[in-house]
Amino acid sequence: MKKLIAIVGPTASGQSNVAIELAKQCNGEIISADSAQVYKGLDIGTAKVSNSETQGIKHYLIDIVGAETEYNVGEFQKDAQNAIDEITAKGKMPILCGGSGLYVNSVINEGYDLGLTQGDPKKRKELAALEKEHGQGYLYGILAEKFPNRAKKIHENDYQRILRGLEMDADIDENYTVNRWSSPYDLQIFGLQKERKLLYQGIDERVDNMFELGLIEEVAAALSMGYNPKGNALMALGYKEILPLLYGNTEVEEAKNTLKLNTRHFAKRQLTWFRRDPRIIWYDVGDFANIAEISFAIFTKLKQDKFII
RNA sequence: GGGGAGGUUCCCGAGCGGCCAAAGGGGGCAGACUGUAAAUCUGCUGUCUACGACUUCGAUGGUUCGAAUCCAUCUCUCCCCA
Repeated sequence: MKKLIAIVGPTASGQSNVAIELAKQCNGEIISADSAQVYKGLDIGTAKVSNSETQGIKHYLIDIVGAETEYNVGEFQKDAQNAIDEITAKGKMPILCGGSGLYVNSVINEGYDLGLTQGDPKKRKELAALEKEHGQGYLYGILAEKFPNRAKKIHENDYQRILRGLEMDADIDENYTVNRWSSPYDLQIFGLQKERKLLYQGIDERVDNMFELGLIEEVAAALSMGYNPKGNALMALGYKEILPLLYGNTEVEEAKNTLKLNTRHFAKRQLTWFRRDPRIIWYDVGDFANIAEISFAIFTKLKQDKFII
């Protein structure tokens, strides 16, 4: 069984840097599990680690696609599995690090069978048109009729999942894994936590910093690179809040505050996502003097467990 | 100094005699999550010894069976005229 270390946590909890420190200590390489960092040109808003920050540690799955691509979990799952194989083959330790919960789970968990049906934008559009034509709730009705089991699990207002449910045109419930928390890897998973107040404070600071680094210019540049203002990439935090600014529909301060707020909400969702995974060993950032100490604590734990020698 | 508008639960904001612990929104908290996931969606949100009780709608005093809603005084805020 291949070994895999995962480091997860909400944005601005310092996971990227902890992962780098850890990689240095245990001869590792990092696989980013981040749905937005895969896009080229989106650097500031996604808080990508800079070249100097990586300290020579190789990072996978950052900057792998451009404006023409709509990336998604399915591709990520494959790409990440390949990266793990590649790193392992080199005799190094793969470290999966990031805050996109679904992305993380798709590689970390057994039987995450995404393969049944691919995403189908055309079909989604057709379905959306139907809903418009027949009124709200129409699609849910169809879903309930065709796949009652699946419909039971989806709230009638969760439009996106309803679309997905119908798009698949298959009752995938039967294919769900029974044991959700078993892994195809010899897995060690660590979570970074922060007192809520400090977490939010950190987010505010990070957002201020993004604006100073030129976030607005970056979004404008992304548009000229061909990124679709309505596409997945620019729907990400840090981009969708800036777009109205570029169109003159809001003020800088307002956009900044919106981004801070949305990021706090996002961090909360991340916490909710990861909290339910009983395998995660949590570290409170506030208990440590710096990043290096956290990674050392993790390193020590891994040694104790004989996960690394 | 004169005239007008108004002070509602963490915030904004409805309510204008009983159906009001008080609409709605925001925020906060909690949750869901299997190819859009930095997305999408849900629940809770005065206190308590909790199918009942208690304290809230600027303050005090009144009218009334009953007030956030009516009256009086006070107080604060905003706008207009001087």
